[in-house]
Amino acid sequence: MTTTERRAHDLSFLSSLIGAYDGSQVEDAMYAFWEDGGWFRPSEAVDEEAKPFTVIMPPPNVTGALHLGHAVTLTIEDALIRWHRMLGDPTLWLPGLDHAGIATQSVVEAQLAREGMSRHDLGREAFEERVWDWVGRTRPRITSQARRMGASCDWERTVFTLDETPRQAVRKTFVALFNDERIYRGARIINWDPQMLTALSDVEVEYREDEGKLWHVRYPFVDARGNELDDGVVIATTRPETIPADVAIAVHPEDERWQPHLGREVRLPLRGFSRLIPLVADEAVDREFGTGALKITPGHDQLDFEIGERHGLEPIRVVDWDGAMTSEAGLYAGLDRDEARVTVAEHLEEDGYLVRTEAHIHNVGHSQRSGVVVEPLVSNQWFVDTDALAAEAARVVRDGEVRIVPERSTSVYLQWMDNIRPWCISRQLWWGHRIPAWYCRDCDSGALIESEDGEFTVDEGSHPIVEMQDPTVCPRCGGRDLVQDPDMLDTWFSSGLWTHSTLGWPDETDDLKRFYPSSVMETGYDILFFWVARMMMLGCYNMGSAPFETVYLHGLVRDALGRKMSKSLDNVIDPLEKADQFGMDALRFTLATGSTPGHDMRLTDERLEGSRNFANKLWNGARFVLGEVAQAEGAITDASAATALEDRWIQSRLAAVTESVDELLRQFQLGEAARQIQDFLWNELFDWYVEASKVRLRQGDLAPLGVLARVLDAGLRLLHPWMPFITEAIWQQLKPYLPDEGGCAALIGARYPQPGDGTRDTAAESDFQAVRDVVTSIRQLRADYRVQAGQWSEVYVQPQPETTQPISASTALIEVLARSRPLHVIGAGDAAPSDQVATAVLPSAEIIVPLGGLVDVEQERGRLTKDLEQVGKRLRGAEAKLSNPGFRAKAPTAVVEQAEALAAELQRQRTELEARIASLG
RNA sequence: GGGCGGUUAGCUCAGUUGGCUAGAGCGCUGCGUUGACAUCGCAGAGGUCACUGGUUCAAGUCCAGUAUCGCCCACCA
Repeated sequence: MTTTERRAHDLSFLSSLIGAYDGSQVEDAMYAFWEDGGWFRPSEAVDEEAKPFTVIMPPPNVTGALHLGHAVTLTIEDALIRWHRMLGDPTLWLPGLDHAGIATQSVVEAQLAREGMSRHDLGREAFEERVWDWVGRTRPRITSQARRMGASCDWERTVFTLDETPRQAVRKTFVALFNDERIYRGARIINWDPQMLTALSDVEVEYREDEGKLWHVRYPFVDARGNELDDGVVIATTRPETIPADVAIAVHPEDERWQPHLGREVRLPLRGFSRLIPLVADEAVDREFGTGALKITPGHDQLDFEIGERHGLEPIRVVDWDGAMTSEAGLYAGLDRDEARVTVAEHLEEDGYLVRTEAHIHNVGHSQRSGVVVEPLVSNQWFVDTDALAAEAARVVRDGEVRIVPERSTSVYLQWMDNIRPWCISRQLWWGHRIPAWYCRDCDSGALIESEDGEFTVDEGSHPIVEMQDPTVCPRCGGRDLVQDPDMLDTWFSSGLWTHSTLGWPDETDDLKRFYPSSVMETGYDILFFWVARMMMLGCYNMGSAPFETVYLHGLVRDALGRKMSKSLDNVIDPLEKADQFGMDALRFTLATGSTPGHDMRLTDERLEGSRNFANKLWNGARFVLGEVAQAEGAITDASAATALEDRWIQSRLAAVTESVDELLRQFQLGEAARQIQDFLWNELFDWYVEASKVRLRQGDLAPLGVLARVLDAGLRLLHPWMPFITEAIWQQLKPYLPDEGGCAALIGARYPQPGDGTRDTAAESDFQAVRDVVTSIRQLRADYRVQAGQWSEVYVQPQPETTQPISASTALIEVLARSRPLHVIGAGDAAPSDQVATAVLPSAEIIVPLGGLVDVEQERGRLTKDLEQVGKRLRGAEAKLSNPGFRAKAPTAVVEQAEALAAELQRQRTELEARIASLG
């Protein structure tokens, strides 16, 4: 049967599935069932006043494929969304796609390169068409992959960052910031990627430690006639190739070594240069480093640029856009910057200016995208003055208007915001949002530098025209020969508008009014600065309020060895491959329970297997329940009518878990919540209640059926946000047996269990615990003495007064679960066999198992002595605590009473154990 | 140079207002084909909670410091 055939939503095939759970047989059908049912749309009928729960999905790259980062985001967001949908909140999860400027362009350029072409061979328009073509072909992949994950987002609202509305949003934001004088064009030192041939922002530069060299170079003083003297200033540099761009030597103003020489000049010690540069004083120089003298190269260093500005020194550019040396580099012109470094160093050495060379490990900036070493260059670019934007973005976090989970990330965020620098937003790319600025060929003729292929760059002194409508006339001269700025905007500029451009802004749409700000922004901590920070700044700026209430940052998924996944290590795990192997629910469960917020996790097959096994356990446990209720043909009584101890116990446990899960989810502790649900279903429902229920069911007592149905129903509801496919598949089978058919057509829309339904019964919990202890103890004794599993044992149980009733009432249960028949529940004074018996002393009872010849007196003595030691140790601890005068005086009464009761109980056990040991002779 | 995180069973990790014997999964040992499940069941072994000091009646949990691993930020050439 194919997916399309199942779209009629005949889910009857589910009942034919047997044995081991196989997610691939149900996942597609379940997704189609939900989507066709319209479950992913926010329900329009609900109370318009109700506060909606909104998540705007981080848009994956249109040309990308689903990786584990997406998988984590989708898992967490889907769980949150499904939970809120089941709470009955109006729920919107809005998906989208990002054009990913540099990333996408570089992929297409790589394709062109394989065809022996560059984008310049195609020209701007044809290149853009080519990218659109590629985007059109790859776009469906990522969305279909998100569907496979089970993402219950509203696909009808999908937004692409290059759609008309986001374009308008970009335009409006740019114009507003420009008019506010928060966007400007100017020559500044920027990070240049010589491979991608574009400017980068500071955050797009990754600093890595490289092994380099530190060249100590002497810049000679000259006499009045310009003749070199023997002494000079020795500086240390890692970049001798930039010596031709040196404009000064700087020392610290209070450094007495250099004070006598301030104002003197030194000569560039390089072949073909006779330039003299001054010795200046600047506080930015570190006296401790090297000789305390620093060569100043404002054209190729951020710090030097700032020092140069303070001293009125003009930058010189010796490294060109492509990384080769410019004509300013004299005889080194044309060499690659790396070659020039080697050559310059050789010449310095030959000419006697190289004092020494040492190995030096230092941080070198690499382009995040291309990986090449970034070249700091002075260039005319567009910038956002972020000071005021960042101040507001920091304030809303400081004032608690936005909460960051985990909380410690708050300080990272604030630290960054408080030290922000202007944001370079122009990129020399052809793919993305074009900068909405125009120039007049008449007014700006001096600033527009045209190249042969019709492209041009904009130099200083231009007069950009920035308006909401494309201008046709120059406001200065009335000229009509206008050209648009050639550059594109940083992708993160449009991504920064994502929180409101997806909802229709700049139009005042209903969606915008209803869903802004969103409830949770969930993403990896690695894009806190790239994305979250920008959304905060631009959201506050455009909307006047923070764009979301909570930022939830998840950690990175690492491989089994804890390494970051990378193509070069060849350790990349494909989430879909793992889903094929273990089932999508298992993958989701593993990712959700793998770590706590903000912490990295390791993904291993062992953990995936564990989750798969859980899915299988659930499937088979449910098959048992379904089989029993089907057999009863509707003779299911209400769960509240079942009043046996185990009935009350499991329902109380359900209430307890429900309460805990609710609390955890409200604190964004998704992983812990899922773990507790798993624990409840496996270790309590399936291991104990189901086994207990069989005892009565086999006797024809159908009372447990109502409880099984109710608890399974609630368990499926609780688990659904994490394991949507299997829970829905089972629930569809269970639904006909539920009162009122469960109140809904599908689990995805059913009500989430809520705390406080009155079924909590702590007495039942402790009573059943006593029964469990008896069962476990008998099993333990039997195992210790190697009683054959199939053989029944006669057992005497002598309960404590307070547990007599529950244990007596549960004899049939204990018999079956512990293979104990006949089972004698005897009173405190009643005689029990004392010869050839194995015994155990429990808080709730004593267990006596006559085992005939199996019992070894020495073994029994050893066992009981070990127990006695344990009890004695604990008793000493309890007594020490109680004899501490401060404890009784200061600890809460309840804690003191508890300790007293424990001490009394341990004393009783000790006495009993001593008697047992004595009776062994 | 700053900031943050990890250090808990052989392995991977939970443990969020300090309070009974610190938990789970995997792995390990023994037993087991009882009609939901061997992707399972039952029982068991296994931990000085990195270290030192402090606060407290009470510390894995709070404070200070140390060690070690890792991450982020920063203009030491």
